[in-house]
Order: sequence, then structure tokens, then C-alpha cells
Amino acid sequence: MRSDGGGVLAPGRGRMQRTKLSDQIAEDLRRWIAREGLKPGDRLPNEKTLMQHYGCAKGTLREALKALEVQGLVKMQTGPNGGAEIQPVSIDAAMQQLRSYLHFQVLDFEQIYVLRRGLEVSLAESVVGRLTEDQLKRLEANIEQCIEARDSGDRVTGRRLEIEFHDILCESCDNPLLGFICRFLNGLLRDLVEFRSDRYDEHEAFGQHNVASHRELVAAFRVRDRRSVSRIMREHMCCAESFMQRLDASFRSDLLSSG
Amino acid sequence: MRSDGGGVLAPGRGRMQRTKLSDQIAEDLRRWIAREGLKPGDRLPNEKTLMQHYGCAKGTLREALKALEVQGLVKMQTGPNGGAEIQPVSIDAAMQQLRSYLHFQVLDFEQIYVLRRGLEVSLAESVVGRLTEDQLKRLEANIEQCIEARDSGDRVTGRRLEIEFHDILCESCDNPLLGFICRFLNGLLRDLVEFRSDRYDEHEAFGQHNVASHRELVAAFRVRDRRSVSRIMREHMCCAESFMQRLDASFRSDLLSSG
DNA sequence: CTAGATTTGTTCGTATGTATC
DNA sequence: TGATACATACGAACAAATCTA
Repeated sequence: MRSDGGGVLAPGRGRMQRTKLSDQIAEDLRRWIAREGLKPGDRLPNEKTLMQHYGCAKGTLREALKALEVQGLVKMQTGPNGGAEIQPVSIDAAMQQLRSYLHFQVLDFEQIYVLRRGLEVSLAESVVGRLTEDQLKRLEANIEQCIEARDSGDRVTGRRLEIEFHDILCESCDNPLLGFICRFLNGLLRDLVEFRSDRYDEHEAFGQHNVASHRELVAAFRVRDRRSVSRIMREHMCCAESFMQRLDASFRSDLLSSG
Repeated sequence: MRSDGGGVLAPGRGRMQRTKLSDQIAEDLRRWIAREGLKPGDRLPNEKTLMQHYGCAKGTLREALKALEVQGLVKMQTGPNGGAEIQPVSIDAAMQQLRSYLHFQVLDFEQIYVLRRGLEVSLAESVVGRLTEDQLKRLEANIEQCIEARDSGDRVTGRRLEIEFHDILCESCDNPLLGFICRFLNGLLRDLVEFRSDRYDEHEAFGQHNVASHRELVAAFRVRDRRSVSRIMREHMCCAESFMQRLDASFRSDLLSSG
């Protein structure tokens, strides 16, 4: 029993193109998954059944399933009881897509900090009283690792670890939107920091500030002092931005002198 | 042109390819597009050529192209000079992916405004002096439309138009990250506002506030008064949040009394 | 406006690798 | 050790869209 397939037109310019059958099937499957309320671990019917249901060929159905797979909705598996298995909605697929969108745009650290200096404060406020003992311990362990990295002179690792501190905070955020964006900004910073100048003094000062701020933050989190958390994070963001600015400046002068 | 394709096929004995052939081809095409620096409008080789290059069957290649199409990198076209055409990196694909990620999360207007009240102010500040005469005119026209919608009692259209005001501001933002997120938040609000209560008095007051604030904003934009813009938008967001809160409250009481 | 050429879209048949029992 | 179920992949052919002469 083939679904219509005749009159479905795609809005466009002069060329009105009949929507591809594989796209119709993909869209139908998406709706079916939502309507049926399928959860991660559930499986779609196998290819043969779906082929009979939609009255289409293997290639067509496989293109439809491929679309769902790329979007991270399902994962294909071979063997008995194989087929398309519903996947937990992945934050990674959304991040990668947003990243590839921004890949061709100009982006510097200042544009990131326009968002970050406000959002990280909101994030910190929102997780006060929600951090588990395990997470607090991991925050403290992270600070120790930062100190080790600094002592061993491994600057890039140090910067990366300091960003991980903020990733841990994202875990407890009950606002999925805020959590996503903060995590995403952290990822962008991780990429940027790889290419910054290796000015020893700047990195040293930056690292010392970060360790101090992170220690104050953990202390305030432990006593659930929301106002202190807010203030410390605001100052921390402000300082971090100016440190990044100086790193960026010396990085650019390095480029000039070497080019 | 070598018809070899051996570097991609990986003729390993024992276990065949761990990753699906179509995925390998898709990844190779992505890298090829980036390395070659292909721009929107450029075309990939046609299916036959690609089949020969990768030494694969039609179905396999089509799955690979489908993956690129879903990610918004290319668009397929039939006919002579058809094939896979490179697309401008679309903001829509990134938004849709992020939306589907958040679809299964709990999200209310308060969580949106935690971000919006800060980001819209930054956005407004960043577009001061960058708005064209055309955009200023469209902002003013938008305000007139809002008044018309209010007079004709069309509340939902009014709310939608007021959000479009903020979409226009996003156009001039030179920070792609900030622009993306503000646009995305506007989209979320558009969805939420559809289901809000129809309390006439609340909507009326909300509409009047919006028109007044938007008028003040346009005036400040015209004279490029950055500090006024910042202040007005901050107050506007604060008021809008409390209005939404009241709409939400009466909406929930409606639900209770009807359920 | 029609006819042909080009290229994607779809179908069917078949074979093979792989995981489960 | 097979036997079975399933996705993966190949190849040939036809259908539909679209450009050009």
C-alpha cells in the first residue's frame, strides 16, 4: 500500500519539485516515532516490513533510514533483532551541526565572551544547591590537576582542564538550553586556546587567577551562598576575558613578527 | 583521474570495513569539499563519475550523498547540469537540529528568559549604528502592523509580529553566535506563545507595552544612542518576562479549571 | 512547442558479511 | 558447528525531471 506520493510539491523557486519518496518516508517515520513515543532502545520494524508498509524498494527505504541516522535519531544494527534502534537524543549531533554552521563564520574570543560573561553567571547561580558531593569532589580534583599541569609547564593542558571545570558545572544545570549553550561555548574556547600565544608570563598569571577563582567558587558552592557565587563568577569572567585579550594580542604580534 | 579508490575502500581481509562504506564516502566528500574550497553554487561530479571514482554501487553512493543533503551541505537536482550543488551553510539546519534536541526536554518561558534578558540587550547594543535605513523603516512598519493586529483583536498575530521586531534586529548583528541564539530564542517563544491563555486584559497591556518599548528603541537606534538602547531593552525584557509570567499563570489556572 | 539528451529517482533481483541462537 | 535473520552492497533497468536544440 503505497502512500500518495503524487501531489506533494516542495515550495521553492520556479522549479517545483515533487518531494522525494525517501524524504516523505523519513518524515513519516519521524512523526511515527514521536506519536508512538518510542524511547531509546526501542527498535523500528525491519527493512522488509517497512518496505512492504510503504510499498517501496530497498534503496529508497535505506535512504530514508540514512536520514534519520545522520540526525542521530536511530542507529542501524546488523544481525538478528537488528534494524534501526532509537538512540538517546544526542547533544553531540546538535553541537556538531551548530559548529559546522559557525565554521565558515568569523569568530573571535571577544564575540564568545559577549555571551559567556553573562551566561556563565546565570549557570553558576542555577546550580547552587544542586551540586552533588561527587561533583564537588571532581571540581576539587580538577583544581589539583590544574596546579599539576601548571607546575609541569604544560600550558595548553592547563587551559583545557580549566575549561573542564565549567563543563562539570553544566552537568547539574536544570535548564537544558543554558546547559547546552555553555557547553558549546566551552567547546569553542577549547578550540581557540590551542592556537594562542605561548607567552609564559601571561599563561602563568592566567593560571593562577583561574585556580584562585575556582577555589573560591567551590567554597561558595559548598555553603550554597548564591550571592557570592554570582559575584565571584562575574569577576572571574571579567578577568578571564582580559587575560584572553592579552594572550590574543601577543599572539597577533607574534604572527606579525614571524610573517 | 584515478579509478582506483583503494585508499577509501580499505581492502582489509578478516574484518571488512568497520565503518559503513557510505559513511566513509560521505566523510571523504566532506573533506574534499573543504579542501577544494567549494562555494555555494559549485557542483560535485555526477553520480556516475563518483561511482567510478569510489568503485561503489549507485545505492551506496546515494546514501553518502543523502547524508550530506541532510546536513544541509548539498542539494540534489535532476536533469542536465544537475547533481549535488553546494548549498550556503544554512542556519536552518542547525536550528532544527538544536530544536529536535530540546524537543524532549522540559522547557518553559522562564528558562528561555534567563538567557534572553541578557542576550537581547547585548544584541541591541551590538547593532547600534549598524541598522540600515531600510531596516529602520521595516521596524517602524512592524510597529504599525502590531497596532493594527491589536485593534482587530488578533492577539496571537500581535505576539508573533512583536517577536519579528527582534528578528529584524538579528539581521544586522555582526556576531554570528549571538545572532543565531537570539533568533533561536525568538523561534522558541513563537512556539510557546501559541498556547498561552487568551486573557484579554493581559494581552492588551502586554501589547501596549511592547509597542511603546519598540517605539522608544527605534528612536534611540536612529540617533545611535547606545546607552539608551541598552537601558530600554533591559527594561523591555524585564517587563516582557513578567507579562509572560502572568499569561503563563492564567494559562495554567485555565488548564486546572478545565481539567 | 516538440523531441532528444542528460542526470537524478526508484525498482527489482542477487549476493555477501555479520550477529544470534 | 551450523542455521537463521538481518543489514550491507552490487548491478541492471526503468521512470521522472529538466535542459537544449
